[in-house]
Amino acid sequence: MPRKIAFRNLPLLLLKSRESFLSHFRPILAHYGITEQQWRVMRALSEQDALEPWQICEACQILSPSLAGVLSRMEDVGLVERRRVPEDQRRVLVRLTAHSQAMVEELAPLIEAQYHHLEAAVGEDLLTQLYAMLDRVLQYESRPVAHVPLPETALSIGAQKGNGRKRAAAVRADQD
Amino acid sequence: MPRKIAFRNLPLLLLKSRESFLSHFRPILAHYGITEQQWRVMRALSEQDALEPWQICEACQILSPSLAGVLSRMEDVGLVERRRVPEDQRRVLVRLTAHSQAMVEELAPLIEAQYHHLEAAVGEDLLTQLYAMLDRVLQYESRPVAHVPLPETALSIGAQKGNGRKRAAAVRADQD
DNA sequence: GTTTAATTACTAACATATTAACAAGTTCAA
DNA sequence: TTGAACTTGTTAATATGTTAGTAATTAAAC
Repeated sequence: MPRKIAFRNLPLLLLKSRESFLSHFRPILAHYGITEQQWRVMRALSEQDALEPWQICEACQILSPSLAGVLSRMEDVGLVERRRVPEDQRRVLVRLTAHSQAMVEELAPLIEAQYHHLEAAVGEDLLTQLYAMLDRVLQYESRPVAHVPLPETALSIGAQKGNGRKRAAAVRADQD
Repeated sequence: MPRKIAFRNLPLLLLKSRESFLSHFRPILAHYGITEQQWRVMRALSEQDALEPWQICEACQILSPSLAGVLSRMEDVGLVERRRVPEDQRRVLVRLTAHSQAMVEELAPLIEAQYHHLEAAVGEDLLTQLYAMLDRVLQYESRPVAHVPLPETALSIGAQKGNGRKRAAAVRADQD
């Protein structure tokens, strides 16, 4: 059983750290009825006037298919407007509406205040060092990383003998 | 327009860092036909023999409603088995199947090898310092953090004048 | 000992993540 | 110039994230 992997799960630790911070901001966004992804887009657009979808994808770490839905819903509730670029009909320009700009104006001070509360709780130096560390990590993103060779005969799922494929919605009682 | 927030988006930076690492492991998991969440669960169970759902939630940073689906699908393909605890019919015990145990045995060395490749690329010291930093962050999770007061008269979405609510699937051409 | 509260896992409804595939627009070379 | 290759955004299908609420079970209060 104790097949212990020599390295602690780094993506999981990053996820937990992220959630640890995000939990303090989520109530603010919920109060305004916007999701975390929508806020990421609003924040990016609030600093740039207009952006193309692929730029938002890069800035907000949202994949293109996800962003399509996010922008669609944001347009539905009047948070952004999309407009095709006349010179290149493939491209699109996204910008905030007047309403969402006002919303950012009201939200931004709350976000900043919450950051100050965080600083007070964990220490300003910790946040500073964390920012610096993440910058170092992201700086190395361009560096090539070798990838392990993947064996041909993988024990992939679906390579089993008795494949019942029954829907296991809830747990049955013990007696079977 | 330049409503610049005084703090860089920390959850976003953590998300990007996480993705930066995860992108090197995703191909391995995809080769075995398992998702990242499934691997998190498998890894946790591989070290504990059996766990209750709430323990998996905590260990893997997965919310209970998400885990219900994850476990259900994993049970469908024979990766885990669930069994009610006779003494307390509310509780459930989850454990790996023999097949998924063998899968972990085959996968674990690949994961470790990939971590070594990462070390070689970004430097062992960077990873060490990153682990230490994340530990510090997570250590502060128990500390109380003040929360900003939320104004009553929020500019929440839905508080607009003309609420067309039309479905904005794709971007219309420029002429309207 | 019965009513109430707390636990645990779950379903429902919606938003997002992920991979694959596609459609329209543009570029470029034969 | 036309047709293959590329670019950009999108839809489709499935898995997961998030919030709210529920059902079954157990513990606690009276």
